[in-house]
Amino acid sequence: MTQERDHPDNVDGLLEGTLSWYIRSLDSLVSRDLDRRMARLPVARGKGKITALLLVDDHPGIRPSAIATVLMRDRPTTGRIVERLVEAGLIRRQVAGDDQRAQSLTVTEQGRTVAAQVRAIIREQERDFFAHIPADERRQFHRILKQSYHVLRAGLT
Amino acid sequence: MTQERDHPDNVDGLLEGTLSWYIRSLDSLVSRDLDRRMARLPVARGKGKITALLLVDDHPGIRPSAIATVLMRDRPTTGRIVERLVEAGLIRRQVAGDDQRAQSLTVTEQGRTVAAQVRAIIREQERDFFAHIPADERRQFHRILKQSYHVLRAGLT
DNA sequence: CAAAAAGGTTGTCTTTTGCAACCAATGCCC
DNA sequence: GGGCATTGGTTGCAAAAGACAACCTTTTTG
Repeated sequence: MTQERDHPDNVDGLLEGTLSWYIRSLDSLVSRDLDRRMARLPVARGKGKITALLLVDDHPGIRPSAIATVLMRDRPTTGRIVERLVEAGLIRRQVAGDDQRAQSLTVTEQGRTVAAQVRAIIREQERDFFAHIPADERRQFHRILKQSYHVLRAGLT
Repeated sequence: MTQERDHPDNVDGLLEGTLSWYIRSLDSLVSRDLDRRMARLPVARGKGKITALLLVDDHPGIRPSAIATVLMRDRPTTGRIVERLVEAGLIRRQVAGDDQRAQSLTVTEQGRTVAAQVRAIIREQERDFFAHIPADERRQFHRILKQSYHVLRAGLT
């Protein structure tokens, strides 16, 4: 049987059908779509920027190093993300009151507005993307994802 | 309650607790771990390389453009991945018999060996990483991932 | 009080990826 | 059959992300 001529639709079961492969592919699909949806916003082209903005919005006074931990990026990288958010006028950077070397990040008015838009888009995407999954399965899917994340994160040490 | 001072452990439920966020983070964790495990192999540092090698191994005679489709990368990018695999002596690149402009890729002996090792590592990772999920849940998790992948891929058009 | 550690910044380098342009072969269609 | 669009691959930028090392400042520790 010579089924190799066109591209393999039947990737499943062969070997790429591993959890890690699907996770990777799904991430790619989700990220591209999100980029497209965010195109008009001043946080476009930013995997890190989006998360950082939302984190600052949710945790006023958060420090860059904390963001770095969540993003799993090093400090220089995170610092540059913060830098761009400040330049874009979305967040404010002040010296932390209790620690002169640290910074306290807060959203600006515009930042709050954009954050709200970002959230809306994310929820919209979530609705569109996973509409095909029944509610109860989606809940379980979410639960397993969350749990895996925490278990694996913890395992890093 | 002012739980903002140190870094947010309780990311869940706040806002990053979206499917897309967990998928992204999980991908990051899985990829890093895989890189670490593959470090000794000649396909290290390659998200694309690994998949490409396995595809060639599974589909002897496959063409680069078919690999590009699976990888969701453009042809130049894929071409370079193939190039590196050829340089590494893992795959062979010949002119396709039925189409003079196309290429027919096959694994070398070494390629077959490495592919087997890669598969072993992937299965090992899968075992380690998702050991905390009960078998039946894991099966469902897998199913939903697979289904989502196909639905979203199809939606690209 | 000295040394170590923590928070950020700057500089640099590598890797990855995409886009545009190009060549060669194939297919279409009149 | 001959011209024209298409397909498969390659090459050449160019941009972006990310990592690592080195550095300065402040805080903590012993």
